[in-house]
Amino acid sequence: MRFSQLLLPTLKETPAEAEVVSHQLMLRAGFIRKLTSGIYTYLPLGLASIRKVERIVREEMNRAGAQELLMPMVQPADLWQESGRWEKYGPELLRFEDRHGRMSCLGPTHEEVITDLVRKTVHSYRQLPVNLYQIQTKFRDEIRPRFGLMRGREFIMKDGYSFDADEKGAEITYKKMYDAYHRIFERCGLKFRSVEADTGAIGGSFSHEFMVLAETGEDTLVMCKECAYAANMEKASCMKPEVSHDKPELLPLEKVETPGKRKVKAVTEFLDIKPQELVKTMVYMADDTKPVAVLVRGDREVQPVKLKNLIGAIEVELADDKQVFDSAGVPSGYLGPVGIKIPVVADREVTEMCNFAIGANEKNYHFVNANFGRDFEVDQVADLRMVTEGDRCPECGGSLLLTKGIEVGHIFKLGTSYSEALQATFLDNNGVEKTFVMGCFGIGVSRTVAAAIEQGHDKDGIIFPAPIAPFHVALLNLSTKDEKVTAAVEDLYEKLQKKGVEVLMDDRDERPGVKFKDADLIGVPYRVVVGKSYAKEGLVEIRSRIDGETVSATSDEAVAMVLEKVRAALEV
RNA sequence: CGGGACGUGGCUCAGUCUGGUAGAGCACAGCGUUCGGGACGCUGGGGUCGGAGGUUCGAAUCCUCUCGUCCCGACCA
Repeated sequence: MRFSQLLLPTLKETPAEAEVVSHQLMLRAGFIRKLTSGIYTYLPLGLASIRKVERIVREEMNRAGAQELLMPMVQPADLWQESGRWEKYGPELLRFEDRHGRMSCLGPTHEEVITDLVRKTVHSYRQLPVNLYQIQTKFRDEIRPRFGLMRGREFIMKDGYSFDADEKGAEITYKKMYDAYHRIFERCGLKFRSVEADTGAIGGSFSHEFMVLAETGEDTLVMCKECAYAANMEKASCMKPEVSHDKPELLPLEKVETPGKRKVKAVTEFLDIKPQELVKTMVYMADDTKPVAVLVRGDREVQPVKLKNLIGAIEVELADDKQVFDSAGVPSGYLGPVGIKIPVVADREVTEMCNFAIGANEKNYHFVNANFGRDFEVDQVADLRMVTEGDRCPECGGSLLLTKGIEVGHIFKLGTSYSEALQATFLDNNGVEKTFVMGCFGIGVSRTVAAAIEQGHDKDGIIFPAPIAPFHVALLNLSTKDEKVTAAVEDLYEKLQKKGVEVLMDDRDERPGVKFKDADLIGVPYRVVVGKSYAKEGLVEIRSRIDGETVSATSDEAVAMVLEKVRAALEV
C-alpha cells in the first residue's frame, strides 16, 4: 500500500476524550474514529489489524472442528420471550419496534438464534456434535461505554456455540475449545493467562476466561507463584486456614459498651485488639428482598459472587443502613450473629477463630471472647472472602499473586438451560428424546486489538506483535525527489510484495522526521529506510520496532533479510 | 442510575470569575526556503462559542432548561 493513497489520519496530539493508552494510540495512529459514545468506525489500518485477529480465530476454530456461519443481528422478541431473557436481560438489550409493531432487538449474543436453528435442523445423535461460530458485530447498550474499543457498545465478537449429545461430549468439546483459545492468543503474540471463572449456578470448573496481562486491565486475576493455578478474583479461593492444635482456652463471652464505635477500625482501637481478632457482620440483600448476614474476619472483604452462588441468588448487594435496621432491628455497626433475626452465613475462616469480638445486636455494645459453636451457630459455612495477595494457593500452598488483566475470551459450558427453554431436542441411539448439552465460546475481536496495544506500546506509539500488525514492513522513501532512491524503493516494494510481505510504502513528499514518527506510531514491526546512505553507498537500513536493532544492507540483501525476519516473527 | 468534570474552527487549548461583539499553536490551501527524528517565513480559507429560552443597550462570558462527551461505581467479549 502506498501511504500517499491511504486514509491514515495520524494525530500529533492526544484527543482529550481518550484516557487509556490503547484508545489514545488508536485515535492517534488513525485506527479508529468515534461516531458516538461507544460506537466507532474502523479506519483502514484498524480494520487491517482486526482482520488479522479474525483470520487467526477462523483458522483455529476451523481446525478445532467448528464451522462458521453468520446469524442476523436483528432478532425477534418472541425468541427471547421463549428463553425468558426478554424480561431478564435488562436495558443492555436494545429493543425496538418495526413498522408492523413487532418487537425486536439488536443481538448482544446469539444463544436463542443458534438454539432455534439447531432445534430446526439437527434431529439425530448421528449429527452430533455440532460446533458453530460466527464473527460479527454485536450491540450491547452498555451502561457506561469507555476506553475506546475496550468497552464499546458496538464491537466485533467471535461467538461460538456447541451442541453435544451428553455431558461427556460437551466436556470434550470444551477441552477442544480451551486448547483452540490457547493457540489463538498465542498466535496473536499476546502474553495471556487462562483463569478459572465464576460459573454461577452450573458449578464445576467449566468456565475459563482468557486474560491478556496488562497493567491497565479492568479485571484482577489471581495466580500462584509456584504452580499453574490461576483464577478470576470472583472465583479465586485459597487454602483453608491452618487449624492450630493448641487452641487457647475459651474465655467467657462478655458484653462491653462500645459507644459510637461502628467501624472495624474504631471498634478494634477502642477494644485495643487487632482487626484479625474481630468478626464483622455484613448484611447483603439477595435479589433486593432477602437479607443475609455474612461473617468475615475484620480485615477481610466479602466476595459477593461467592455469596451469590452459595445462597443461590441472582443478585446480591450490600445493604444500606436503612435496610440493615429494617431487617435486623439493629443499627449497622453493632450487628452480630448472637440472636440475630436474619439468616447468617460465615466465611470458613471464622470457624477457626477463638475469643473474637463481634457486634452484640444492641446499639453501642459489642461482645468480646465470642466463639463459634459455643455462642452462636450459622446457617452455612463456606469460602466467602476475597483472596488477597500472599494468601496460600488452594492447589499447592504456594504464595498467591494478584495481577491485572483484560478479558479477551470466555468459554463456558452452558449445559441444557437454553436447549430446555427452547425445547431443542434430538433422538439418541435408543430413540429417546434428549436435550442438547450446550457450550458457548466468545472472543472479543476488537478488544483483542486494543489489549495488544495496552500490552505493546512505548512513548513513540504502538508496538504490535507481527501477526496482528496492520503491515509487516514500513518502507520509507526519505528522498522522494531523488530518482535513484525512488527507483530503489519501488523495486523493494515490488519484490517484497511478491514474496507476500505486507508493505506500507511511505512515498509522501514529507520530511524524514514525519515519516519516522508515523512509522513508529502505527506500530509496524519492521522499518526499511532508503535515503541518503543509499544515494551515497547503496545501503538501506532495516530496523526492528520492538528492540530498535538496526542493520544496513544493500537493497538486494535487504529483501532476503526482511523476508527472513518477517517469517520468523510470524511463526509463534 | 448515583457521584464528578467538561463542551470555543479538524485537533490541543486560552478567553468565562470581573459582559463590550472571538484568539494562539497544530492541521488545511498557495508561494518561497528547508530536507535522516513531527522545519521555517509570508499569504489565505475555515468558528450558529453544543442547543433553546431568559436577563441586558450589549452575552462565549450571567440565569434557567436541555443535549452531548469523558471519568469513578454495579455489568461484560
